[in-house]
Amino acid sequence: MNYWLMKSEPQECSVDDALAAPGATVPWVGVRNYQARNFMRDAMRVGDGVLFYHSSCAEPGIVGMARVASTARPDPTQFDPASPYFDAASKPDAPRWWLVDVQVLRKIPHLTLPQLRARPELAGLRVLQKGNRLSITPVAAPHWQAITG
DNA sequence: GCCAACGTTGGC
DNA sequence: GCCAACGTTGGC
Repeated sequence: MNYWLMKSEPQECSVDDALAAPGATVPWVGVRNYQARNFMRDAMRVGDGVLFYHSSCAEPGIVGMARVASTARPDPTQFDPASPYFDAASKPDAPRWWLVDVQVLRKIPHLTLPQLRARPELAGLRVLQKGNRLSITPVAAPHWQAITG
């Protein structure tokens, strides 16, 4: 069992939006970074733990616990010319971008970046490191334990 | 809106 | 394969 932190812009899909979806489950569309894609396509397993993170908003931070709810499949938005995530260079017989379903299990009290940074045991958390831009990052088991109790 | 950090592109 | 230019992310 592995653990992950996954960023979502609440403007696009907040933890409440995900909770309101059928089965509290949403397809993680729109990842257009190869490292993040590889995590979903190659490393994630159904049941892996997910920290649901709000980014690019007034108070970035961890807002919920979730789980990986499917194996990887091609992200359909890459083939949709009307989608902002459309990728003309990706062909259906060789999809470039993949996604997994993410199921929100519960919200947690909002853990803001200053709150996370105040905890020395979380110093190694990728999302706290300078210059971090990756929208999906692995979370070490001790960090997961420290955050989720 | 600024800007640091990082990823991608493309000429050579 | 190098690397400069450019685009994007995302906190502040």
